[in-house]
Amino acid sequence: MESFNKATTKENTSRTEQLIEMYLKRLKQCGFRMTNQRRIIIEILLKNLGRHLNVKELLNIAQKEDPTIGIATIYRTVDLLTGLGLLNMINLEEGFSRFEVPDEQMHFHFYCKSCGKVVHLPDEEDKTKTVMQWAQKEGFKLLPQTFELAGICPECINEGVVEEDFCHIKRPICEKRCKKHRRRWRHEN
Amino acid sequence: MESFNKATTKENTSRTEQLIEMYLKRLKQCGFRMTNQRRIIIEILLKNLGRHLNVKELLNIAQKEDPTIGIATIYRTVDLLTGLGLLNMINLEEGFSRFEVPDEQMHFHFYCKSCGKVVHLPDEEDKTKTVMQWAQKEGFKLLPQTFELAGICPECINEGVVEEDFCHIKRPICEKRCKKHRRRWRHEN
DNA sequence: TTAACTGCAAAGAGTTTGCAATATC
DNA sequence: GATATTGCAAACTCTTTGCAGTTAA
Repeated sequence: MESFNKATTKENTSRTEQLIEMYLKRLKQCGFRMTNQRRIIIEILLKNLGRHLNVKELLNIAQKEDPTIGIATIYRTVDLLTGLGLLNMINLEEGFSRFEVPDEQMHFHFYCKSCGKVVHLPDEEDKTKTVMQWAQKEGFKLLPQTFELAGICPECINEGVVEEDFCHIKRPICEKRCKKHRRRWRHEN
Repeated sequence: MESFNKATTKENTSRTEQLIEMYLKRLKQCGFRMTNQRRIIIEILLKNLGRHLNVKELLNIAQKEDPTIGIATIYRTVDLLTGLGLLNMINLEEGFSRFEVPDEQMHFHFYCKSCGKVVHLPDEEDKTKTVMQWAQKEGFKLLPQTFELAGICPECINEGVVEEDFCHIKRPICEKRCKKHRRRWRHEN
């Protein structure tokens, strides 16, 4: 319970509570039942707005509140919320999905391949307009989604990480190194 | 052999051959061995520039030339080529990866969630510049990559497909429908 | 009360890997 | 001849599903 309050400062608490209420109400409106498991998962998601949690992280946190909760419920709940447009699925080519509460229409994430951090780019409304224009010009209709830009963050650049570290392998020996790197971001347990 | 020549018009053949040579040479330069399997896979990739093949498709086509080729070899080869920067991995949230030969630095794909088609947006150089500026402004260094914009294509819009068809589910009964939809793009066999 | 929901365990799908056999340099 | 590479099968990871028991409305 402590652990997922970190991202919530005092002044944000009431806003968070409002959002939670809104989410629960929306579920009910749509004809779904309000179960304890769903409440727990929604609370975790809304109290960790800055983070991009994956299923195992959600499970670990949720089990602190209800140790009997199963991973299938996590999958079914994020599926449900995603289907209702209350959650965005994010893919960083890690071999699994992450999830984020959408607070505007679209998001632009920068994902550091070196340290794994994910940050939001600013001016997401402008960027959204730009991307929508790209699509409209060809007659396409964009669906709400997030965009992931992969690269190296300023901190890692400072530490001397360079593009070549990311698998522009030159010798057989490097093949193993690169594979190991690819797996670095896998779930831990 | 016939099947993967479709995308190659006559005037492109010599260019394709050149590219194949270039790829094989690059492998050798980097200290990797030139095996028959690798040659077959590289030829398939370069003779299907317009398509975005996945591992099973690669395997099926490759086995027409050498029925003994295994799926592990496909995985190891696309890993190798991706690591060398000779191939781009593409993720369309289908549950598996697709691959594309990079002909410039970055790509902008539009992926129709209704019919599954993938097309390239025009003016990729301009769009690349735009996206690089977004990153540079925050001090990030972008790595070469592709961007996937998901939506509905003009043809499907004409056929009456609308945004709501994509899982803004309203009732419990819809949950199953949406799940079925999500699985629609899985591998066939 | 009844239908939606859950947990469990098993199944599925994609991907990786250990190893003996093979092919390349 | 040394060793990088392959095919196979098994293992692994993430995700979905069938079902019996539980719970919300």
